[in-house]
This record gives sequence, C-alpha cells and structure tokens, in this order.
Amino acid sequence: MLMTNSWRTAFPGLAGISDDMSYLLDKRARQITLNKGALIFGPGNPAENLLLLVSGTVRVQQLSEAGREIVLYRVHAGESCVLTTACLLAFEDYSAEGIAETDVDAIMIPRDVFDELMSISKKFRAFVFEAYSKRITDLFMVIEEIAFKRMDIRVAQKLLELQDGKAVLRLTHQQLATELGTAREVISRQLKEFERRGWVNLSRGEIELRDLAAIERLAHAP
Amino acid sequence: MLMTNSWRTAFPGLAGISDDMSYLLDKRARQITLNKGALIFGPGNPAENLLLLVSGTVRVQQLSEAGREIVLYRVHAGESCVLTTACLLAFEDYSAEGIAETDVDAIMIPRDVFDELMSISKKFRAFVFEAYSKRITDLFMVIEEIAFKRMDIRVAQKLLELQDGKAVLRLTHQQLATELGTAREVISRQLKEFERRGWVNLSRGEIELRDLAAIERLAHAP
DNA sequence: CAGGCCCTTGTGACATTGTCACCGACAGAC
DNA sequence: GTCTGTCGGTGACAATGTCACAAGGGCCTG
Repeated sequence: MLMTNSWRTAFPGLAGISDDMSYLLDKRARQITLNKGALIFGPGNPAENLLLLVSGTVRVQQLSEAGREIVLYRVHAGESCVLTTACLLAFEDYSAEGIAETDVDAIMIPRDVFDELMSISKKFRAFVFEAYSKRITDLFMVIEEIAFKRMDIRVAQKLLELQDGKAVLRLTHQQLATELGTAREVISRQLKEFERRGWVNLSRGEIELRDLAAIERLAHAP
Repeated sequence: MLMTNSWRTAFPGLAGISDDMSYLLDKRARQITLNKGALIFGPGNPAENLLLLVSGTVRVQQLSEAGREIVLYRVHAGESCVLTTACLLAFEDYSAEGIAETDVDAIMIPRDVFDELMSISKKFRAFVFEAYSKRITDLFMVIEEIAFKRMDIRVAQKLLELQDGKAVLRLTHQQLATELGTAREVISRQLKEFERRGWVNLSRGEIELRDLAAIERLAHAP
C-alpha cells in the first residue's frame, strides 16, 4: 500500500485499518489548515465534518449570556473533535464553541464518509467511542471541579496544566479566569496571595513560577 | 412481521428497522426489571450492556471525595443509557453512578450486539448519536448552571422541573441539595425565603408550591 | 517627546454562597 | 410513654462573586 497520506501515522487509533477504509479516507478526506484563532464550530456556525487533528490544539469553551466563559476541554494532535459531529444532530440552543488555539492541521471527514466508516470498520467505531468517552469524562471532571473544589487549588492545578515545561506563563488574569469559569478579580487575588508566599512573580501579561513544589502541594491537596 | 417484542414501540428512534436488526434484537436482547434504588453502573461496578429504558427513570449523579453529590441528568423511558457503553472504554477514575429512581423495565443489549447493530443499521447509528448529543448538551447545561447561575434561580427551576403537575413535592432539603450540587443549609435558607414570600409552604419532607407564577418568574429571570 | 487610549492589574465594599457547630422538632420503633 | 435517627433552623464565619473605580503599562499618533 502506498502511503499517499502519511498523516495517518498520527492516529494510533486508526493503525492497521482495512483496505476499504483506507480507500475511503484517501479518496474523500481532505487535509486542511486553520489559522490560530479560527472559529471551528459555534453558535450559528455548525460544522458538517468530523475533524482529526494532525497538529495544533483546539479549545472548546462555553459562553454564558452574561458574557462569562469557561474552558471545557482541549483537543490535541492525534485526537478527534467528535462533538462537532454529535452536535449537528440533536441540539437546540447550543452555546459551546471550538477555537483553534494554535495554527492547526486537520483532516476533514465529510458526514457521509463518517457514517460509512462507522458501518464498515470496527476499529473506527472503537476509535470514535473512545474519543467520546474521553470527552465525557473530561466534562465530568469539569463539573466536579467547579462544584466541589476550592478556587486556590483549581488555580494551582491550572498553572501546572498550562505550564508546559516553561517557568514563565504568558497569559493574563482574565484568560486564567476564563479557563476556570470565574471572575478576573478572584484570580488576581489568588495570584497576589501566591506572590506573597513567594510561589510566583507577577508582571503584566505573565506569571513566573518560582516554587513549583509548593504549587504542586496545593494542587494535590484534599 | 410478528411483534414478539412490543417494547420496541416505546422507541420512536428505532421505528422501521431492518429485518437483520429485528432478528438480532429478538434473538439477543433481554428484557429485565430493576428495583427502585438499584445501582445500574458505578465505580467498581462497570456495566457490560447498552440499556434501553422501557419504563421508569434512571438518575445519573456524580460523587465527590468529600461526600457531596450532584445530579447530572436523568434517563427517561424511551431513551438509552449510552454512557454505560461509552464509559467502559476510556476511563480511569470514573466516579459517576446510575441509579434506578423508580422500578425500571429495560432492554439489555450485549456489547457485541451493540457493535453489530452499529455496523449494519444506519438508523441505529443515528439513534445512538442522538442519545449522545442529548447527554452532552445536558452536561453543558449543568456546567452553565453551576458556573453562572444564581442559586435562588436554580432552586426555582428545579422545583418546577420536579413538580410534575402536583402541587406538593415530596422531597427533603438534602435531596434538593444533591440535585443542585450544593449544601443542605443553602437550600434550607432559599426555601425559607420562598416561604416568607408566600411562594411555598414547608413541612417535614415536603414542599407545597403555592404561587407557581412567582416561582416561574424567578426561574426565568436573567 | 507629549498626549491619548486601551488593556491589564489592584483594591475596597458589599452580596452571595459554602462550611461548621449545634440545637430542637418530628416520626417511627419499642 | 421513651429512645433514636432523620430532618430542618440558625448564627458565625470563610470563601467566592460582583461592582465601582483607580492606577499604571504599552503603544500609537501627532
């Protein structure tokens, strides 16, 4: 088999697929590029395709009427953006949106091909259901955090999650507030407290992590 | 075609299914009865079947380590409990549980039959994805409510939701707190306030709704 | 460089919600 | 009747959310 489409190596869940499936993907799937900041799906902008992310990340967030936001989860390279498909089907007032957080390379699978693949490939079915399960458990975790966890702990966790090896995070208090679904003032106060304790250094638009161990201790506190 | 299994009339989403599918369902699906209070799935008790509810309702709720709970959604007659399937696949520390809220009649579809049906029937696929979408939008709504709505509004909404035509609700403050993922004292105070305004009458284990119009006004407030 | 503008952060005052401790009232078992 | 466990009420305080407003940074423009 010729590897006309090397992108598939990015998806372990699709390894060892059948010839039928391979044929369909080669023939009907399209590779696309989205610029950072592009709206992938959202209110009034329904998507008609399943997206497989080859590179980049997509942020999915919820908007409230009052203008506040909360980040629900992120889709990373090698994962699929299944909700775009699901959400075509059965919803009324759907208020979540997906945004390209970086430049994104993705594979677009049209709806009818998606359905065909679900029919012919057990492997593809497993791939899709695994993706769904992942998203749903993500949502469960978000609910648990909002409903039951203290804010200082959540801030510490989010700092670690977004840190990505670097000591300096480039993001504003408002962005952090959106991540956690709270108000900017709340974040400012928590960070100020962290600074008083010597855990971080704050400056305009960035947060320097100075005592990772302490932040981790708080993040894992009961 | 003989209607050996009249339960199927309870599922509009499965109307007009193919003979193949009909055969599989008749042969491999089992009708079961669960008593009120039965644990259908939960931590340490994974389900191996897709459930279709013929009658009764299932309550799905999340537990926190601290012992608090929140109701995520309910599955009603004619709907499927898809998450039991999804959640077999891809999760580690899964903490939600499904509980029979009434006596329940259900159809149990084994995993391999579920997979077979997904393969052969476009109709069944649509049915399943619609169920998923419904659940996911339910979860989105829960997140929106917890994160952004005032508690008095949420209490009013929940009273209306649980009312079901009757003027008297039989439930404790603690049960209402679990519905909303908050503490019992918070509910007690909100209800006392409603009582002061003449909207409800409170007595041990029950809440009498006296001014539905006022409650509805609050429930639909910004 | 000065001035203006927008974005970001800091802060106090207050409202709402969550937590803790404790008590009394009620209903069913005996 | 008493005993016992559940249910509800309440005050005090902590944590979080909301509102109003001020101060400073960075960038553009004249």
